[in-house]
Amino acid sequence: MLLKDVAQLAGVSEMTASRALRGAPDVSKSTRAKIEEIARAHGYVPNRIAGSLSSQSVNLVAVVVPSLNSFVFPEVLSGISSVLKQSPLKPVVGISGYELDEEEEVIREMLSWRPSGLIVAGLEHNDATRRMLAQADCPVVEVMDVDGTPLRHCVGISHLQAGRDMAAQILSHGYRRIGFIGTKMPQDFRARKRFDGFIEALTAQDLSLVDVEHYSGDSSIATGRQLTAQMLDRHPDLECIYYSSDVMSVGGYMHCLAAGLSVPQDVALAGFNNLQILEGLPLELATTDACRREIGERAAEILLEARDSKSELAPICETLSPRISLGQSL
Amino acid sequence: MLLKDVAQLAGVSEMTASRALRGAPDVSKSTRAKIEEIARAHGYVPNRIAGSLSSQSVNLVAVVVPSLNSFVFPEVLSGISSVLKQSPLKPVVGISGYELDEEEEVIREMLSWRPSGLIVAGLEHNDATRRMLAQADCPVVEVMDVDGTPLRHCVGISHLQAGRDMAAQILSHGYRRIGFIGTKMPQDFRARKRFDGFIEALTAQDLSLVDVEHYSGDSSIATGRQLTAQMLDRHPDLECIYYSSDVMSVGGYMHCLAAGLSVPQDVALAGFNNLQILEGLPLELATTDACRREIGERAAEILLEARDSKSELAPICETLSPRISLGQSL
DNA sequence: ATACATAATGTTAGCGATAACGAATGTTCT
DNA sequence: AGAACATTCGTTATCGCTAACATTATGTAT
Repeated sequence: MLLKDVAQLAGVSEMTASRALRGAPDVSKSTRAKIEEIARAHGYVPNRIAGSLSSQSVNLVAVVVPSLNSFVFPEVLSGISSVLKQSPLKPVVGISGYELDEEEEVIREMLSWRPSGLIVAGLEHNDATRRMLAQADCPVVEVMDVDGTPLRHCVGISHLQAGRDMAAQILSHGYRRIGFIGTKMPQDFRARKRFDGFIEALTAQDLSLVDVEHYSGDSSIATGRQLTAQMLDRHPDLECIYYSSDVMSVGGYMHCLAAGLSVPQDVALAGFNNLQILEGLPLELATTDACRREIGERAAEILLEARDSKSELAPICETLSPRISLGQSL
Repeated sequence: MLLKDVAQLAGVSEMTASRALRGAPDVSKSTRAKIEEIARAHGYVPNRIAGSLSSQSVNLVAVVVPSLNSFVFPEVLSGISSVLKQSPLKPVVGISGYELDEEEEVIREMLSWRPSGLIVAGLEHNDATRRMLAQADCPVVEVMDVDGTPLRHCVGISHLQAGRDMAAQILSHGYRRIGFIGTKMPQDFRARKRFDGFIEALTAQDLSLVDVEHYSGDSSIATGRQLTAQMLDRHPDLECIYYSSDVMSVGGYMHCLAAGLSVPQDVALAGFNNLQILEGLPLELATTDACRREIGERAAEILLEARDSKSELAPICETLSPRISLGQSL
């Protein structure tokens, strides 16, 4: 069923039908009602491909994130959605799988649909991607991270600083024999920055990590538990472990529960992200809130501002302040 | 930058440039190379809106799920993606928020982009949605659930049977004083079916639930813990609790850990879905594997079959067999 | 060299909607 | 009444690309 058919059935021109169905002005109450009724009765679904080509506007916002399994991006998305809900824009998600070339492909695919805006996680992209984003005729917001050079708009936290801050907390609690468990670095730039900041703060105190473990693949409680067991096996006198994710620190805590170790007496634990799975555990684990929802909200707000302002929006770079929760595990 | 510009720079017609960039045949090696080079150098991104309108084909598959927070749908998605990867089709996700009217709106939006296929979670839809899906000019696969009347294609498990089966397991272990904790029913039809099946099996043994708790909103470990605490407070002699989700049963287990209750001696626990968060816990919790990944894979395969077969594909309804893991919590 | 298949390119006409403008009504005011 | 205006609807011309067909090079057999 085409617009033409609806128009014919209603005895009006295509243009009038189009106006009526889009809620555009210049249509009388009665004809509008008739057209809507006919469209509804026949289950007419407008062809947005034709509509968008004609109007040169697409009410979609591309959101490119590395993964949906990691528990972290759904909340960013939810922030984005909640803000976009006050506009006709709708988010569309693409998954880059923590790989820059995959990211390039996904972004190219999304841009080929000429979205009204694009939100992408991270500041690191390959050259082709950077060029595409610079040339894109829609506002682009890089999110999650501010340690680097944004293309234009940017909302996030400093992961470098987050690493430093957690190190400071750990050191101030007197821990000295410290281990780190995190993802393989080429995969996750933000985890690397936290790692770097963490190391930096230790080095400033003439300390270094007693043990480091880098895993590849998705983070999981099981992996966290297993790697923690191995690390404590290698270094029974370890005092504290810093994880690149809460999922992993929960795994570490599960190992402690299973092995009868008490936290933080036998070993202290700290994670990152302040994921929902931390709530409800017998012990509150130390973590850093990554402001995920707020990041999503601000990014969406920037897109809306860019949409409203007729002139090009001046670059906005917003650095949010992550909050550390000490919990009871330090 | 338009296709026209690329063609001009390459000194060929638009058509030749189009063919070259799409990898279509009938272009000489040399001109193809030149065109590709020019497009790359200038960062040309094809306008798929125009392309799709012209070719009357969109290489997208709409996937409509209730939520991404619930830990359950990312795995379905991942199954879908892995199968679609061998084709030019790409999944696009829409969130219905466990609400039928929201679902209608999301599906209408997705269909307005004329996707090559649509995968939707659940068999329950409002009338308008049902009509749209029936009229859609693309194959539609309803997933997760087979208890009901599919519109055409369908892949899932019987949640009714899953409820019955878990009840049988629980009863066979000798538990008689049983409680249930699950989502508010209007929200989640599949949870209701498991509940109904569970009750049915109990009734067949002249048993009834000692206590029931229905919560609204997202499932979480914290909610599971809290409701478990309340229920055990009301009924200290409860022997077993069946949860509508593993997230909740983990919460229940966390309460037991915190309260010093031993599982299953003091109270037995069983959940549903076989979520990843079950792995790595000190105790393996009983659950039913919902075949999420497999469901996604099969749904995508059906779409590919429909794509390949020139004639309309005969209705396929695939019932997968969920596997119960007893773990150590029963 | 002529005829004929094959490869490589160009031309024309849409795809289904909407922007922009124009025309036909009805209303209000002087 | 007639100008001035608002309301409602229609006509025309794209939007950027591709299907289908037309056309021109290139080679091959006779």
